[in-house]
Amino acid sequence: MNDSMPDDSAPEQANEFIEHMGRVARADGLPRIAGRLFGFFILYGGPCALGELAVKLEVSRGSVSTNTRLLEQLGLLERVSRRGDRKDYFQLTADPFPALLRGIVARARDASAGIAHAHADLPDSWKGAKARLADLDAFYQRIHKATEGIVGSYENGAEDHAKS
Amino acid sequence: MNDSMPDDSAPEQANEFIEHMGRVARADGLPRIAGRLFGFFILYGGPCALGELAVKLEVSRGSVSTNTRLLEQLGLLERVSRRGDRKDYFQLTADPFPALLRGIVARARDASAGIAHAHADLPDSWKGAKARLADLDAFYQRIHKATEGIVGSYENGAEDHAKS
DNA sequence: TAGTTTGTTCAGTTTAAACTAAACAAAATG
DNA sequence: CATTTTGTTTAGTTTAAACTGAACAAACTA
Repeated sequence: MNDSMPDDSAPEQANEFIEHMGRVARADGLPRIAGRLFGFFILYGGPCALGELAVKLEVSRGSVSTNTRLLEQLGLLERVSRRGDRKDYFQLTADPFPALLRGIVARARDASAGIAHAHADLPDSWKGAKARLADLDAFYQRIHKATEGIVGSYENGAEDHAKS
Repeated sequence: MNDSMPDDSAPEQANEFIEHMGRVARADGLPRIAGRLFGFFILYGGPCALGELAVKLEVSRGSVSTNTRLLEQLGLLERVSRRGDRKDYFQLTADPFPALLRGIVARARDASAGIAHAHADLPDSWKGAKARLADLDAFYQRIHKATEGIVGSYENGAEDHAKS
């Protein structure tokens, strides 16, 4: 790794943080190992090879393989190679944070879509139901807009992420 | 129930919507039955007794009991009684929507807190790590602020929930 | 060529949580 | 009092998903 441990004197807080990110991932519908991997890279920067990740996080190489692929697809990690070295190295992408929100954005959009679908399908005789569905749809659309706005500000604003 | 099915001609779309809300709940870290219950009340309004809910949703009375209690604690449902009737009836609270967001708000707050904790604990020698932790913390704080803002607008604005 | 070192895949195990069903308690009725 | 009707609790089952470990494939080395 390039950005190696500055000290080696703080694996305690470091592990605590890595576990924290594992729990955050769980709460977000992602595998615990994916969150721990992300936490590891937040701390140590990388690049780091697959085999080393398995050792450091004490998980199987199979799990590292599937979860690095997942984080790669989400846009949090990217794979880099070095000439004369067969190993795959991983590192954080340039702007990994908005990818963390994509799940929430997508869930809000899907929720809204299903609700709007029900609203459109029900006959007008379902008066109260349609009113409540419209309110619920508006609510999820607000979540969608708000979270998508944050993603957008990271993608456009490139670097400076002020309040909005 | 007061707000009974207007027609009986649309259980198909109705069930589809109820199942949709079950999936939305799952994606949000809530039990599927909790989401189906909420969907049922969006459609039929209520009040509806516990036993009837178990029959209509085809789940055990135990599950209805635990999940109505959950939704009650979250502020989505409230329990009402009728004189001369021993049954518990449930109905949507006056403004149930913001409760749907409280989970996201809390998760963002917890994520930020753990990250800030790590940032404070690590020695300054972890230069790159602390910079990344600060960015990550700022990111989760933005999510927290944005979602909390939506909750607040529902709680204060009482009825008119414009763009912001 | 055989032997290493790498990443991937997948069958099987483990784990965590939802869900059920049965026992229970409380409140009514006859 | 026994019986019925309600809601709750909890032990146990079911289910879904994560995770492992071993087999495999691909690319290199001696």
